[in-house]
Amino acid sequence: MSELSAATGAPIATIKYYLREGLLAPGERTSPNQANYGDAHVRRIRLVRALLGPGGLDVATAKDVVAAIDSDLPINHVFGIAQRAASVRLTGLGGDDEALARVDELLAGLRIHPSNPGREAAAAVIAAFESTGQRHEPDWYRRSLEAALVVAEADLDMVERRQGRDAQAETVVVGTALGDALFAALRRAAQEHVSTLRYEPVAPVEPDHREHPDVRQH
Amino acid sequence: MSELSAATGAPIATIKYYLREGLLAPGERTSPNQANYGDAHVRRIRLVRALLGPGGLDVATAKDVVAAIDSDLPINHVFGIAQRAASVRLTGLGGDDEALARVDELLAGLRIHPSNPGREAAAAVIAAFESTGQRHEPDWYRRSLEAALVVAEADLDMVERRQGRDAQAETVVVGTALGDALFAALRRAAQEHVSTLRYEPVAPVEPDHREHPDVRQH
DNA sequence: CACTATCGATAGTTACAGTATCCATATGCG
DNA sequence: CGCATATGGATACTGTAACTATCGATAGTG
Repeated sequence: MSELSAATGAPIATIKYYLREGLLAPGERTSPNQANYGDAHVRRIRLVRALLGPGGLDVATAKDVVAAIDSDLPINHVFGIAQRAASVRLTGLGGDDEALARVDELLAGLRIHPSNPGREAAAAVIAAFESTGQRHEPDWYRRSLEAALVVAEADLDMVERRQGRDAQAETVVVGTALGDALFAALRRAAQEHVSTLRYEPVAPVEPDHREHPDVRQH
Repeated sequence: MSELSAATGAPIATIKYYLREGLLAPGERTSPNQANYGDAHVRRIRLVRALLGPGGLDVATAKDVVAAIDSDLPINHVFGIAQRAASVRLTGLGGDDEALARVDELLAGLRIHPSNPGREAAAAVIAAFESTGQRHEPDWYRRSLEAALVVAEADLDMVERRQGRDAQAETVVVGTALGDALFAALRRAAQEHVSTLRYEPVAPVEPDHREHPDVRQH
């Protein structure tokens, strides 16, 4: 077990905790107080740490998600579970009916089922947004959706590159959990880029050889 | 104060807590144990609740952000503070140098400063992603960045529609905090849509009049 | 003038994700 | 052979974060 800890960087007490919580399968027993762990355990711990850390899932949700990987559910079911897991933080906040109606209008033309977790989550976010006194922003919503469709294509393409259900399931899970965080990070970079282009459009003479752009922000 | 509570839905004890934590300015005193609150207080409480709820900020970060609104800092500084606030959950996880190099390669050509919070956050996410045994996915990263540029334009357009620094500052803050959650939600919907189109491409005869599409997932 | 509400301070609660301690065993090295 | 070290499992504890509840003194209200 200390090897597991060394290989993953997770403290032993934490590994025991994951075992207890069912996030990690028990090792192969060799005696009442001895077990062997293999490469699969190392990878699973790294997966769990990615889900709990950057992925932002809680332990109970992460458990559902790893259980889905290990199950024999078809890949689209695994996808649904991963989607719900990634939406947990926003479900149950309940956007009002008006916000739901706006969302349905926005999503008209898309082939989604009303139970899609994004629908309710989007309603909750829009309700919160407009409750702060912000105007209704259909243009912002619509363009966000256009971009979401682009990344959704990229998400599915990535999964299709994997061979076999198990590899696909793992990619679905980690891609869904980490994809949001990745996009948010890239959005930060893109915002600064676009802002700089708009407000400090000093066209570099040699676009590919320029030094650091001007310091902005802070 | 009970009016404040009634108008916002926040319990009185919670409003007192926000006051204590500096998330909310004290009311205008009329006597040692009486104060008047106005519409600004109601809107500020709704803003705080949006930041702490769907926005996912912690109290300390939300405090910085509302302080930025109330300051006289120029709007691009407020933007920087909001960006950092939205990135808090991913900063300090430290992606390794290799991941940082990948991110820099990905962001080459963008006019951003190395201190942009998205840069480090993206490195942390990519490091976590690849640590789980997932392959390096330049295509996925690149297409996510393309989409991020699209929403970044939409973000700035939305801010430009506002008149005056204060209105812009509030839109910057709430848009940055809630934008990530909104996009994540729309991505859930877009994923199901794209998946359905690819794997159940039953072309509807009347695209605008169809009933519920087939139930997928779960 | 009794009653309810308010302010501010302080203390308590809940949920979550670990972290630490104990114990009985089991290797494995000297 | 025998003891130091590590293991698995159970249980208890810690720390953080975001509230939530109670209290005492005071102050408008009917």
